[in-house]
Order: sequence, then C-alpha cells, then structure tokens
Amino acid sequence: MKHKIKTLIQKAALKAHEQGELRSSTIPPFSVEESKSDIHGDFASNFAMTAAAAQKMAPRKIAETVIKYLDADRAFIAKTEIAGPGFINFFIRPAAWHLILNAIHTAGTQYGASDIGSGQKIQVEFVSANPTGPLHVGHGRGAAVGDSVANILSFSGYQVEKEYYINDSGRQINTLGKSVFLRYLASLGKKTDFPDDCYKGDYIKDLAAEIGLREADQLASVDEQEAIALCARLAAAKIIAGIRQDLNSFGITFDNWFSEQSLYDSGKVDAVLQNLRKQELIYPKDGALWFKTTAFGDEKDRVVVRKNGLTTYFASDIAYHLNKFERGFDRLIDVWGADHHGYCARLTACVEASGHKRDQFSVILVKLVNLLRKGKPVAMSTRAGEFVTLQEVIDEVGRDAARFLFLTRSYDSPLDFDLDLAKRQTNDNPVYYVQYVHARITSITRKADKQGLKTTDLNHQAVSRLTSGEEIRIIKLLARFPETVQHSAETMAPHRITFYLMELAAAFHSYYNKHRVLADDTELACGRLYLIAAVKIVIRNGLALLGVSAPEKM
RNA sequence: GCGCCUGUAGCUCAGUUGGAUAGAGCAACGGACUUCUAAUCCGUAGGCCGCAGGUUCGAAUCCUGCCAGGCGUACCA
Repeated sequence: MKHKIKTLIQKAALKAHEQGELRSSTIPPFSVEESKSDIHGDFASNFAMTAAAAQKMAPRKIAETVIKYLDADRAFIAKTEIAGPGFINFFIRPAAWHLILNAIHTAGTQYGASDIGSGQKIQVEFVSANPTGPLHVGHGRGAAVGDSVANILSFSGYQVEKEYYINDSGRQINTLGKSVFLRYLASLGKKTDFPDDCYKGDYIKDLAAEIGLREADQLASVDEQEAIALCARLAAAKIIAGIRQDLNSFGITFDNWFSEQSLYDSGKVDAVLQNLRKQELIYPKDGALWFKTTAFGDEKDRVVVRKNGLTTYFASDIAYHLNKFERGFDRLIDVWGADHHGYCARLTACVEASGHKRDQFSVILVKLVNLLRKGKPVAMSTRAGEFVTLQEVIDEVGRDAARFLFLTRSYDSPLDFDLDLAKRQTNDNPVYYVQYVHARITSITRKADKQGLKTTDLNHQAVSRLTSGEEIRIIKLLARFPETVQHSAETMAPHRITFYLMELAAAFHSYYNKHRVLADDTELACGRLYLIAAVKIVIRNGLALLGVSAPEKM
C-alpha cells in the first residue's frame, strides 16, 4: 500500500512538471509512512519537504501542486490533506483495507514471506559452545537468537543452513580429558591432586564413572597421556550428544555439525597457512608466525602459530571460515557472545584477505545474560561447575516461555533472567499473552463451526461490514506484518517480531472485549470470523519465526 | 590509554533507519465476568530521551566533545 502511494506521488510530480507547475523533474528520496495518529490519516508522505530544495518552492505549495495532479483511485483513497510543514496525508477507504484480509487467507502459512534474499545461500553459525560441559542459560539466548534469525531469513527468501562448530581440538579439550581422568582415578581410590584449571562440575564425575565402567581395561593398559586423550575423546562425544539433546528439547536442530579437529585431520589448516604465507600475509616474528590483519583494519597483527609450534584457535578459525565460503555460501553470519567482540576485526580481516567482501560476513554479538536469583546475580562458571543449565530452565519455565523471553529485547541489550521470576510468574510472561490470542480465536471458530458459520470463505458482503475503528486498526496491523518480517531480516533482529506480536495481541484482546465476534447479525459475524481467522494466521506465522508454538487450547 | 556496545517513565525495555502530541510491559491507584477462554479488558498517574554544542524546514534518531556503566584489549578459547 505504501508502495502504491509512493508511485502515485511520483507520477503526480512528473505530470506537474510537464505542465510547468514544478521547476524540476528530479524526484528526491522521500518516504511514505504510517501515520501515528488517526487525525493525520492512514499514511503520510514527506515528499513536499524533501523536494523543497530542488523545486525552490515552499513545501506546502509543492504539496498542493502534487495533490492537484494526483491521479488517485477514488475507491482506494478517500481524501488527501496537507498538514503541518507540508505533509501530504492520505485517508484510505475501509474497502481498500478489506482486500488485505483476502491476501492473508490466500497466502496462509506463507503470509509475510518474501524473496528479498533472492535465493542467496547464507549460513548461520550459532551456539557452538565448547564441548566441555552442558549448555547453560547464556547459551540459550544465543540459541534462541540464532535459530530465529535463521527462520526469518529463510522466510525472506534466503537459502539458509544452520551450523554448529565443535571446538573438539586444542587445550580445553585436553583439560576436559584430564579432569575426567583424574576423577576416574579418584573413583578408584587413588589419591590425586585436582588442579584449579580443571573442570569441577559434578557432570565430570558422572562422565568419569561412565567411561571408567566401559573402558576400564583400555585405560589401564595405556600410559597417562593416551588415557587422557581417550577420556577427552569419549567425554567430548558424550557431552556433544547431551548438547544435541538439550537443543532438541529447546526445539532447535542443526543442518550441520562441523568439527574443528576435521580441519586439522584433512590438512586444511596447514594448507590455508601456507597459502597466506605465499601471499606474504603471514610472516615470522619473535619465533612465532603472524597474520598481517592490520592490512585489513585490525589494530594489531595476530599470532597464528605460537613459538611452541602449536597453532592458535584463530588459525583454525581462518581455515573454518574460508571453508564456509568454499562450500558456496554467499554470506556468513556468526552468533557470538558479546565478550568475543574483540575477535570481529581479525576475522573480518581474514574474510577480506581471502578475496571476499567485508559485508559478506557479519557477526551478531549477543549481550550477556545476567542470571538472577531473587533479584541477586548468580555467578556462573563452567570451570567451577557453578551454573544453571539450559535444560533446567526449559524444564521449569517451559520451552516456549524461555525462547520468547530471550527474544523480548534487542541482543544489543543485556538480559536479566530472574529464575524465580521466570519460574514463579509463568502466567505473567508475555508469551502467554500472545499465545492466548491463538487459543481464543481457535475457541471462537470452534463454536462458530458448531453453529455452521463459515470462517474462511470470502464473503465480500460480510467483510464490508468491518468498519469499526478497532477492526480497521487490526487490519492495518496485519498489513504491516510482511514489512516487519523484512525489516527484521535486514537488521537480523528477531525482537521486532516479538514486539509486533505483542502489539497485535493487544489490539486483538482489546477488540475481543469490546465487540462480540459471534454477533446475532450473521453477516457481521461472518465478517468478523474472517478477520480473526486472519489474525490467527499472522500470530501463528509470527510465533513460528520465533520458534514458539501456537496452542489451540490453553 | 585505546576499541566496541549501552544511557528513554519508579523498574525492565521498544521506538518503523530524520517526521507531526516520544510508546509498551511490570510496579501503583480506580473500575469491568448471567454473554465467544478474566492467562483478558477499560481508566488514572508517571518524561530535561545522560549533558553540551552542531547539521536543517524538523533530531531520542546523524556529527563532535564531555559524563556514567558494561565488555574487550593474550603466543587462552
């Protein structure tokens, strides 16, 4: 509808110029926005103001001229007005709004979808928690954001693949093996020191017991280093299986699980380093090898191979991201915790060094989750074994509530997750407010079915009865859904969907309390049923993008 | 010190990429269930959009400088 009005204005301006009433034929960038207040109509354009400089005319005068030549379809636009400094306000006829409902019913589950991605292959990598312990609440936020972003992009015409990167190589995995092995020895009654840098959680003891039970012979027959390596391998596999299960119960599945170790095994890391060395982007200094990331805007160069000959995490990360491009992705999105933001510049550098464009790689930095208990912060540390797992939260708060809660603010903003609040006040959670709309509508249509009333057949006569302010307001909101999704895709911001749904839910609940859907007047009832069925479609589509269910009953 | 992010109602946060009178949810107060699900609704109250300049028809939004907070600033991941 906005687009339609925009074209009307452009045509009018050109026509006015032909008739000599406007000096210039240039059309400056201008906008058509929804009016905030009904007094200003349904849409407003700032064309006259932005054109003032080029036309050397007063904005209100330009507005007058444009309106004079506006070839407005009278079935569409009821009237136009000039207001304030030169806004052109458009008042849309209800009949024009009614057409939206038909479009929603026709599109169904696809209402809100678009092809702005035009089939581009895009990869979203998220969670990627180290396999050294179960997922905790903090990971939950990244999981909710990543999955939702993937949903939204896919709905917007991108070809999306979701990937989990497993850091199954390097020091922390060795530490894991050591922790498990030491707990195993302790369980045999051998006295051992348990160093501070080892993982102290109870889950380590469980792993040790399990691995000990199954691999006792093997562990006894090899030396300590091999035993640790064996423990590491088995424990990591076990933990990954657990993580996969936790994510499943959070409603999240990945298209691909990518192993860091596989990059070493296939020689990809070495190959990439050699390649960069040929390009003279890697140089030796102080006994280590450095990547010249400063050539691409990083503040200092970064080590890829340490003095002791071991590669850094960054080295395998370079190989990993280049490998992503080799797999044919046009764009890469990484979802990271905000505490990793120091990493952005160097990874962007390696993307550019490999001949790709800077904007083909973006990082979503999700701010920290502050876990609170009775309003007081809870310290969390995987190493110390002090954390509340994601699974615990899902069990106590519920999957839908948890996912919705994680998406109730921009990821740029830190999130307080009060356990007691989330557990105790489940009824106050906004997710129920939105889901309740879906359940209510289902309940009404169920009753209508019994009365033999049709809810999904288009009846122009009935729909034309939808003239109340509340009804038009709801239709306007429904009309805004597709652009909300697109905007959310462009900015990779799922919380826009969340806020949109809360607004739509508010409009519906308010309407419900004021007007009776199953009115005595059968024709009116049919019109209203057609309307609320459209609301149901949009609520369902929106919740689906967030990974939240739309219940038939509550 | 430098870099990134954040400062909006008592609290937690939105704010349609620069638009008209800045919005929600909690919390507070007062109302609405013989009627489609009260997990709901209606009303009242609450503001120097951190501060100071600048850009222009117009700024919470863009620029500069301060102030406050968070995170980062490894041959850790």
